[in-house]
Amino acid sequence: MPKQVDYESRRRRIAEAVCLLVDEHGPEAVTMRDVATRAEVSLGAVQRCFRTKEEMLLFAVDHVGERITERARARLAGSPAQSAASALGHAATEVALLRREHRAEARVWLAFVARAAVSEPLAAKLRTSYAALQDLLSRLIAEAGGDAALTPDPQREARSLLALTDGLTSHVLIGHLTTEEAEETLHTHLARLWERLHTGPPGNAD
Amino acid sequence: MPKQVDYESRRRRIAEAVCLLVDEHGPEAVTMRDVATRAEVSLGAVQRCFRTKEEMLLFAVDHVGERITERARARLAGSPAQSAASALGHAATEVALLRREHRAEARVWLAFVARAAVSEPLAAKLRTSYAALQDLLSRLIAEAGGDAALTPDPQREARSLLALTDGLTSHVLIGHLTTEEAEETLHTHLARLWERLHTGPPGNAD
DNA sequence: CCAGAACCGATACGCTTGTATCGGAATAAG
DNA sequence: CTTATTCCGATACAAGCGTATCGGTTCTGG
Repeated sequence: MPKQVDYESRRRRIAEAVCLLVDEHGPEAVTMRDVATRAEVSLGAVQRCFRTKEEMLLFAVDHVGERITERARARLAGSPAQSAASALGHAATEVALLRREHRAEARVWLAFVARAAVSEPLAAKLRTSYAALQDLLSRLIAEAGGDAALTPDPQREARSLLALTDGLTSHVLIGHLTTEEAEETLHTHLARLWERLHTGPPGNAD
Repeated sequence: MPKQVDYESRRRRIAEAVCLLVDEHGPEAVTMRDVATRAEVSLGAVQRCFRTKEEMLLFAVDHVGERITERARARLAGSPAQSAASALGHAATEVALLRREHRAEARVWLAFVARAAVSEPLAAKLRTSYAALQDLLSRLIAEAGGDAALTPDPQREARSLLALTDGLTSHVLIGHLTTEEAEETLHTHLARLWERLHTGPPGNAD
């Protein structure tokens, strides 16, 4: 038998290249040849990993989806003892992809979201990621609201929070908001949510 | 001299065709030939209206930008006597493009936003539209909060509201939320804003 | 009526794209 | 060492793209 290769790791490497290119020029400018060059493999190698371009893009999209969700989860596990409030704040900030080093990921995500509006297979992948994120936020909110069920529907709060972060992210990307404005808006929203979770008038901050 | 044509109206007609196609298959699938067919003109006619494809897309984007902003404004002017609260609600709902008949416009808008993340000229056009919308919302909020300056910074509230509507719109488009869920989330957000406007800002948390 | 200008649709062209194909290099088994 | 198999990179190919060009048509001004 011939030389053996690890297809799985190669797929991931190619997915990374796809993300770099999407970040730079948008998904419509991604060609198989450019991907091959960027991943430092031959065009043939890319073709052997993915039967078609669509397949490659689909793989790439849940590659980044997993990465984002995973990072948000890791952010929580990394500091377990902290208050639920700051945990929620950190998770939301992570999801919003506001930090400059995640700007690229944000662009990739937005590009795929837009494309998903006209591509059902892509939309399905994204729904999975969104469901995971919303679930994560929802659990955090429920946890933060004390063990009592007095909290105002964590699911709804999570929906609102997730939509806000997505909106803020895209507004930063096109330059309508600065990173600071977006962070401040997100922070304000969280503070009010926190306030609402603690029905008492005295605001005890974290 | 030869036959005269109204270039301006033709440009608009072509822009409409562009929107139809973007709605159906996304902007990367828009070709000059398809646009010509859809607009029921010849390819040559399209070329004579717009020197290049980029120019055509840019024209299309602020065509829809104007249409959305205009509709929001019209919604206000159309019912002037109503309370500021419902005016704000109507305007926000209009901006969110949640109604089914505006689904197409929403898809077009999202597609252009994504593209703007990697195209500065496009981003500039969109910033103009967003600035107009945010200004509109901001004025409405200020108005709704009574004449006093006790309202909690209309600009910030408008930012938050606009980001939320954008996020909700895209979540509906990819099927993560239903129209009803999005409407309810928006309504809740507005209700809380309204509440805050009347009780006065308790603890400004930021 | 007749020039001449402005517009029309069709066609041509060069280029890039996704995908298919193919001879050869590399490696494990005999 | 030979042989068979698996992977490699290069090249081939048809289709579709944006754009340029060009003769014909239609209308205005004299």
